[in-house]
Amino acid sequence: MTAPQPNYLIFSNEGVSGVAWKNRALKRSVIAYLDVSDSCTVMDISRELNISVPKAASLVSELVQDNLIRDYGKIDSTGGRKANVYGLVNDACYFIGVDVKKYYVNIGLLDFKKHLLSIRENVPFQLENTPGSLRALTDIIRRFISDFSELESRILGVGINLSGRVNHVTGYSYSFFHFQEEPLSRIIQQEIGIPTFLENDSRSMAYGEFMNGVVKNERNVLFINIDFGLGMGILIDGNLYYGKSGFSGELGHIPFFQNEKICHCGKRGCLETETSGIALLEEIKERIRGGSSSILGQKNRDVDRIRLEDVIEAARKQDTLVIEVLAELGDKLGKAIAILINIFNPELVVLGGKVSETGEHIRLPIRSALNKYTLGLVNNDTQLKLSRLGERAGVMGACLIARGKVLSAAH
Amino acid sequence: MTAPQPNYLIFSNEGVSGVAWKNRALKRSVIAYLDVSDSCTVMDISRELNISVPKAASLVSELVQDNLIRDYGKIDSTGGRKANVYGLVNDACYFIGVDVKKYYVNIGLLDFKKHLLSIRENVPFQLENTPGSLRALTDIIRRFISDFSELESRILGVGINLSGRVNHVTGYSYSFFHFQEEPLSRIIQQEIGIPTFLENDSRSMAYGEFMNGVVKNERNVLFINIDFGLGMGILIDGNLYYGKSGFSGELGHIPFFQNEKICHCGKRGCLETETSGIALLEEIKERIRGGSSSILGQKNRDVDRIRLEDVIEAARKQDTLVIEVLAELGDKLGKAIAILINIFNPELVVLGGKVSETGEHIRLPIRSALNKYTLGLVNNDTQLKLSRLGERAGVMGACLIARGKVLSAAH
DNA sequence: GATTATTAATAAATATTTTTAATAAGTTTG
DNA sequence: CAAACTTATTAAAAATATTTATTAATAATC
Repeated sequence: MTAPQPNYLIFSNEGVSGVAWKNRALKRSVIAYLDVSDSCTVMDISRELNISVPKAASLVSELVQDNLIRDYGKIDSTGGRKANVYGLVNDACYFIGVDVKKYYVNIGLLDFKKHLLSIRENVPFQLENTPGSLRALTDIIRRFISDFSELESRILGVGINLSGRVNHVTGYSYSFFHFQEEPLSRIIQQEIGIPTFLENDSRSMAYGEFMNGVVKNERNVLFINIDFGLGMGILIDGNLYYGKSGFSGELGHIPFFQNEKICHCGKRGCLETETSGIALLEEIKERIRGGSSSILGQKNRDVDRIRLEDVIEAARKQDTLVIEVLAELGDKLGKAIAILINIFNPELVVLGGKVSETGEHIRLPIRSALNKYTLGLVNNDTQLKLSRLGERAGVMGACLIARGKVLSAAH
Repeated sequence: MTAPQPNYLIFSNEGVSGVAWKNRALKRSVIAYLDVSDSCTVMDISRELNISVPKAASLVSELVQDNLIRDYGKIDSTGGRKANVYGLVNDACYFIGVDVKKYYVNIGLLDFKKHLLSIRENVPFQLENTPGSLRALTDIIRRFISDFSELESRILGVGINLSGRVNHVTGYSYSFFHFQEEPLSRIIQQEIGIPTFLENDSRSMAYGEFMNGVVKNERNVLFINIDFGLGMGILIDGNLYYGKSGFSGELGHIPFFQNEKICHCGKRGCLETETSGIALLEEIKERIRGGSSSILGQKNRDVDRIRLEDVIEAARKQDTLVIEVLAELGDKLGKAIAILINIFNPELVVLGGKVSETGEHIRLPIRSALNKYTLGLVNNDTQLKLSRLGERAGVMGACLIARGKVLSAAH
């Protein structure tokens, strides 16, 4: 006997109205509630959704029938008859997340209970603005899906992270693969046959870290993505903030310095020109050429071939030059984050992206800059933490964004 | 025969559950819908709230009985039988807004349909951190209420704006009147006998401008309050953004300059030290002392006694010195707003506060700074407008915040 | 260890809501 | 200008949800 197939209809409102519509909405609310509370009783649902106990019981029994939730036994007593607790069925459905980087792709599979079941990292790929590159990407995704053919019918969504400007509602990407009328998300969806959602990489990482990372109960969170460039994801009251066209969080290109460095965006004095992975790498190279001693200078005779990964590695090995440059970078970035804290009064700022893998070497200079540049009352509200998911935040976020869109029936 | 008294019970959830609770929630939804759509038919409500037509009809008829909404006749034909349209009853209830400034108070009365029925401006008052000052404030409010004694039972809320740090949830003010254990809002509420809500002045003005001012359909809006100090109100998806403790929008104290001016907050280089009413006034005085010619220098022999109002007035009279200083101020402030635009990607930035009364003299320099410092794609999304309500934004916002809190039953 | 108190789940009765159908009041068209 | 078509409102029937009462299960108490 095979397991019953879950009833995915509740994740759509098509062709229903009246009582059927309400029931679907209620069922989605139950699942949304289980999403944050992990497990609950019939009475919890009745209280939370303001419906009667019999109604809650009937919803629960239908959801069990639908194979979306399951009876997980009795709850620890509360002083009377023990209640049955219900939770999501982990293999009810799956979601795929694709984190597209410049030279490789990370891709993973998430189950209904938000566990990352499988992840494939560093799949070779060249991100270029060409149809060929796009085809290579869809091939990678298709190949990954084909490894889980027995689950394929239960993969309900694919989330894809792209750097640059992305409009998650329309599905357009403006920085990459923008060579057709149709939105990119629809093109890819046609290729792979699964509903597809696009997201900006920093926002996606922020969401991953929020839903399944270092964030606990904080609802207003800034995620600073210090990678090759500098990006930011903003969580407001637990939701990603997009702005008018989905271009929010362009931290890298705020006018911040009086310097003469021309940013690749065309402007001058962008924050990114001095506080990003590229800026870090260039500064290190510059100083090594200028004669500063570093384990990087010794190993690699050809300074030009030092990569950002090498710099991160050197920081881990306590290389004095890298630590020194990171301290300077951290002070500048800290001043920028001080601005953000004054504006957002967030509960938490998370440092993510490649450069954040240097850990306390980057966190501490930022922390002390915050003390220097923000008001006590506001600063005391704000924690500064390192990403917990690290490189995996992207895949996790992409999966979770797809999951969130499908489950909220908002597409 | 007197008009029936409205049924205010729907604005509270006390002591109700089950079907009564749901009905109150639905009725509040109907009113919330009428709040934005101004008028609607039974069918509109049925569609909007996903309830059946008979149910919508029964809610409407009860709300009419409650004297909260009224039948406003037939709608223009849509090709069949004409529908009855319903709208709010303007005199169903009232709200008071109090805008507390340093040397005076503005106070006004708003009706259910968001019309400012009465406003009393420039009521003399000294904002000091003393019990006496607080008593003077409650006296002003009480006196204002007593002028509307016939409406008193229908005044459902009082909103009060204070500058500085205010927590709207707890009702604590940290910058003023912070000399007792109890939250300030409760103290005042006990004095005047009407539910009272506290808000930060810039946020309140932002809300006023959003609900009843220059904002049309934009949902992500920044309101820049250029007064003596520099504040900001943030609207995200149509809601005020507060941050963790309600300290968001501290634009005045972001670290922005390399200058040596010590801000009253104790830090150095705050944006406010060069781009606020006080900074403007000081700069003008400085230049007049240095020999710059201006109608201000001619009229007032005693440079020290020039007030900000005089400077604004001079700008209106096309005084070259003031216009020049405003242009410089606008360039700096524009650079700061460019940062905000990169971060928020808002649909609209509204300039308010005293200095904004100089109109295009301040708007244009900011506009051109935005073109200089932001990316085209992001900048094109954002409109820059002058406040429509001007000085009245504060009172309007305070009224509307009280109204919003009461109507949403969230207190 | 039986009794009492407490909480959960279920069943029956009641109330409410939705559906479906019918009627009313318009517009458009031949 | 009447017939056909729309749309709104009301009425009656059917479906659904809530209330209330009952039963079940467990913990605390005596």
